[in-house]
Amino acid sequence: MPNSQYRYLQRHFSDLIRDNKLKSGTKLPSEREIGEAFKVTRVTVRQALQNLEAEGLIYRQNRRGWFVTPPAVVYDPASHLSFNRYVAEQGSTPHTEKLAQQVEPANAKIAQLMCITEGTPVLFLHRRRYINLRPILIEKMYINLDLLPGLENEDLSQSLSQLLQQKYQREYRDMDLSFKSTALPSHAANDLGISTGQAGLQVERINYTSDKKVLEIDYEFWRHDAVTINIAIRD
Amino acid sequence: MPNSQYRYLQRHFSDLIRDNKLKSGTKLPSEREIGEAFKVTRVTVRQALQNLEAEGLIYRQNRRGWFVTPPAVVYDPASHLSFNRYVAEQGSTPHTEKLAQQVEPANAKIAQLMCITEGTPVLFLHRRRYINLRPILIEKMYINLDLLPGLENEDLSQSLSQLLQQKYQREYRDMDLSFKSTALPSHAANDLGISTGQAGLQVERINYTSDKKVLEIDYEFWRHDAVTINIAIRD
DNA sequence: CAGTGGTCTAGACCACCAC
DNA sequence: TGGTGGTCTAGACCACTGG
Repeated sequence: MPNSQYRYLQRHFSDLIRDNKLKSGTKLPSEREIGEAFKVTRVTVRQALQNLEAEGLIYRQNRRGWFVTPPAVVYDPASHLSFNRYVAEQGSTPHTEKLAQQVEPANAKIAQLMCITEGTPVLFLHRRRYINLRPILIEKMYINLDLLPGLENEDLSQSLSQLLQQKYQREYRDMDLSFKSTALPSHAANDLGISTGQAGLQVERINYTSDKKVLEIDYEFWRHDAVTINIAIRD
Repeated sequence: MPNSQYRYLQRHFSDLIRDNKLKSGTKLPSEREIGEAFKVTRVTVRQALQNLEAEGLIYRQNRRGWFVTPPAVVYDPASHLSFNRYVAEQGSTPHTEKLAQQVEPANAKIAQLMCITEGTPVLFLHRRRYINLRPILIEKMYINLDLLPGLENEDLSQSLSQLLQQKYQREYRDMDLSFKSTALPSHAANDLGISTGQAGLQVERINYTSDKKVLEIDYEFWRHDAVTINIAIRD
């Protein structure tokens, strides 16, 4: 039953990648070339490629081709290290790009979570993060300006955790986390330059101060193939 | 650009489901019927259905058809509640089925994680868990028999956390968690009765006793559309 | 048994990318 | 401009499900 042609193809490339005969970042031959080589139609080739994409072994760049996925980064949201530190420690190069920034009135949901009155100004921050020049994460954050006055005038493409520590003597401490494995919403897929409907990992995070006030609410949209989440629970 | 026919179909069903005009568990019309109704081929219909599946709105049963996905369960691995309690508290009916059970010598990896010598007997347990009769989770667990002698003679389709508490006066405490959003490996997909290559959430968990010994190592394979993970981090 | 989804063929046109 | 992936047609046969 699992002896279809696309499974054969899938296995073929999966073996090549695992044996490192196709290295991270390499471009695969075009769908038509693969089809000719294996005497199957493009439909069949694409079925195999899409499954490999779901496994996280390859990914596509819109109309440019298919590429071998680089290793995933290990991310521990509960550690107090910044994204930049993580990625660097794992031997890759991080980069952060600010896409938008705006002081805006808190909507009902944010206000309720932050325990502030609706309409209080909060800082909205929209960033894209890269590993080795590959965009892998979209962040949309709502930051409590009552606790961090003047933050909107800082350079917000740098590490927020460092900024909080150095300028405000604040640290990330308690947090509520939520994870969901699902297709990325179209806004996030567009920002990442991938086609809508691709699998992703959505993370919601509420950061609290040591006196239990809400510092920041994050919505993160990760490429599913770019991250493994690790958390240590210690009572 | 996002105005293709399959996106139109996708939107159509997505709206029906969100407006609850197609209720949880309902079977969709057959692919051929949908194709006729919208004057498109089955290829196009399937593209739309596969995207809806990636979004977690619908799921398939092998050669039986497409169905509207029921709401996801919220799961907190760090809470000390059992799976059964969770699911019941969220208004659904849990069920656990033991697929295999075996006392076997620890392999190198398990032995290292458990800090025992390779070949020491450990209890391997393989279970399938259901919500409202829908299989949503495969567990493969390795349990430290040094800490839980005689466990292999208990009924292992019941809640392990209750068993540990009542018979051994042990509780789950510290744990290391790892999450990865990726296609389910074929063994898990088969056990869940879904086609290989479907998206899923893989969880690895190492449970420690209060004196920091490894009680149990779990590998969990969830349907991606069946669960949202929530965790509270408190320093 | 009829009907379903699973797999596959052999084409086609389009939008976009790199050269 | 030639080649890429993205979308789509109009069929086909198969394996399996359900009555």
